[in-house]
Amino acid sequence: MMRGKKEITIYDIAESLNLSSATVSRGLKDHPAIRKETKKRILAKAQEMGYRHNLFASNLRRNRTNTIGVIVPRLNSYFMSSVISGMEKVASEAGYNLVISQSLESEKKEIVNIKTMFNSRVDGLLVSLAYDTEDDSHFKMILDKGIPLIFFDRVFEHPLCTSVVIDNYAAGYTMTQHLIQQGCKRIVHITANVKRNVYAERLRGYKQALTDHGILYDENLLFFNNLGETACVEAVRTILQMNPLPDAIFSSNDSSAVVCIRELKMAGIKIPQDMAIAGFNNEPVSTVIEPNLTTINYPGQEMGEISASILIRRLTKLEDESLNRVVLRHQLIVRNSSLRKHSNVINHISL
Amino acid sequence: MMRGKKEITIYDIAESLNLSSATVSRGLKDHPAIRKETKKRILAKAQEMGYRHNLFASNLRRNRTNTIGVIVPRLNSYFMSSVISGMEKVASEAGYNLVISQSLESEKKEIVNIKTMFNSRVDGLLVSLAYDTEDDSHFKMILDKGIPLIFFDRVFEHPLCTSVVIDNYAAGYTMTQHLIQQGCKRIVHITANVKRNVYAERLRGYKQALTDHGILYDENLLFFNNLGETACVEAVRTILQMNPLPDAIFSSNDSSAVVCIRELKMAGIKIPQDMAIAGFNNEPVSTVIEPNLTTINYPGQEMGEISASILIRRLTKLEDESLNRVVLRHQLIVRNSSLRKHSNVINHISL
DNA sequence: TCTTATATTGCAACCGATTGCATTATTTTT
DNA sequence: AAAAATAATGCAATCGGTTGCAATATAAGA
Repeated sequence: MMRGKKEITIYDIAESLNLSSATVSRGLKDHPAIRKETKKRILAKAQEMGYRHNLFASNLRRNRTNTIGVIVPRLNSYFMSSVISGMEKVASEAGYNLVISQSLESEKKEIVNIKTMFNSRVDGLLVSLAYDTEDDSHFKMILDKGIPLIFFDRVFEHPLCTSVVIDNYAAGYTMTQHLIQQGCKRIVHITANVKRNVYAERLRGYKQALTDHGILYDENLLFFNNLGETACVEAVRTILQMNPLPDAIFSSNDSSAVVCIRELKMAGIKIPQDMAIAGFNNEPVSTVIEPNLTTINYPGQEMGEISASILIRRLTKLEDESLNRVVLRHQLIVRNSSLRKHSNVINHISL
Repeated sequence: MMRGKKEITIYDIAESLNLSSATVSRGLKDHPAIRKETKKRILAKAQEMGYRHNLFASNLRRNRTNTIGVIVPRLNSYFMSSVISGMEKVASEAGYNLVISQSLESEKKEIVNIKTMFNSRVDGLLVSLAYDTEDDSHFKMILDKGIPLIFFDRVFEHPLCTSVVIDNYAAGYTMTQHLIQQGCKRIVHITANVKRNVYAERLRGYKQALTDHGILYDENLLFFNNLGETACVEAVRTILQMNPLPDAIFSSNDSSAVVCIRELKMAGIKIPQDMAIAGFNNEPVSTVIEPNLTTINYPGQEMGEISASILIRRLTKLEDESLNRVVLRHQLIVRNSSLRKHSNVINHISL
């Protein structure tokens, strides 16, 4: 039975080679002051004895973990998974590990996650806020301890934190403008908690585009919900009872837009002729739904890579504390769900 | 400037309360031998001084991490995200943390991940294999050290490991039988690396169902690929040149089935009249595609919960080493992509 | 009041790697 | 060959909780 064998330590190696633990420690990490020949012996013996590095002892002594905490609302989107891939790539190249957890859109869970990360002494944090997070008090302890904190996508603006985002205002503006150029005049906007920058900004862009094109902004065309299935079914029901009927829906993510399309089609509404639909995020489902969904492409992988590398640069004291905000490119992707005038396409990218 | 303040330790608390570090340590974790009143003072002081528990010191001393490693192929599916939620729920209730990483379907990455987990001393591991993992040699070091290892979904059968799976054979059989009962006789099966149990078993079920219903098994109707978009487009192209045309496709996951539907529709094939389509996993996209996709429902959340709780039971020495295999329920979900005979439905669940 | 039992708290040795500084080999220089 | 410089290695304290056992305090029983 091999299970539960005693762990081999550097002391065991040291003893069996007649060296000191210090030499073994240095040898194992390729310290320049150790003779090449000695290193080789140490490595060989370590291998032979089945030594494994003890991160706790090491972390305890060095007082750092080489671990980055990541807190996201959910993992189950193509977008988030891309973000995480990007982070993992950059982090592992720099010798950092990732600890990932989901807040499941709940502030309470987010707080618990933060505490856990805090206690497990992550060197830095990458956070995208939960849907219902009200304030940033739970981040205070993080910042007070001087732990670098980077927000991405759903962010708090904070003087000590860098935010990595897209220009949601511009995206909201562009999308609304596109719908207007397709001849739409009564454009519904379905969005979520405007405490979240992403929604607030898109909404601001929506309003401004209306104004700039001489369309009166109508509060009744605004829906605030959690973008879940039930809520969107409900919203569509309300929309269908409007008179006159709206001629477009701009929803703040793809899955909600997909629900709208489904419900509208079931009600006999033709898309995009009767109603144009637009989403946000360019999830794979947007090319599955019929008609294919017009949306905004979001650079997930890149967002992950950039967030992680900014954090790591902070950690390695190449300090760019000044860096307060990084804005990534986004793209309007016009597909059939909004295409009413083939002449008028601003920017058609097929993906 | 508050940043980088010195960390408060139990010694600091002890000193300021005129107690021993032992008492503080016990007080902080609610040890019964400490007076209530004393505990209160300790907690209050800890709070006041901004103490945070040092997991490294603790782990180092106790020689366990209360951390469970999770390695999955990818995070970006509804299924996997449900699995992880389930695991997180059970784990956090039992006081364990999760360290999650993706192999991105590559054995090489899987090996690296295993090594990282190994070195970070996870107490146990939950693994679903990568697409191209050839052998289980990289798990040897884990098992040799007596670290409990649970496989879920994509598993290796191993005497020391518990597997948590569904009955893929039965599912493959049921699905094929369903297609046969819909009048299909030339049923294509698109699947992936049969080194993975899930694919091998489904294939076995497919073959057996054919045999049992007196249909000759035809090798040409079998496609092995990575279930990616390109590969499936390719497969459909080949299928379309067959004469006679197959009358059904049973693909081993939903996203590949969705690609097939799209391509077939583009080629003017009517679904399900000309060709019935079935997928696997019951991803949300299966209710978006038109026609809605017949599929097998897979209990993701439950699989996660069960895997985690089995692992934790092992860790807490309620040892059920005997437990070698847990099989969860699955369900055939019949939707329009395969529904050619409305009279003949075995099991129709609308979700 | 004096024992005996029970409740609280303290002592001190861990856990395993790291690292500044001292010490001992080895080379190089003079 | 002796001195000086450089290369290798060792010493020992340190990181911060944890825990078996001993010691002290308080309460209950005789």
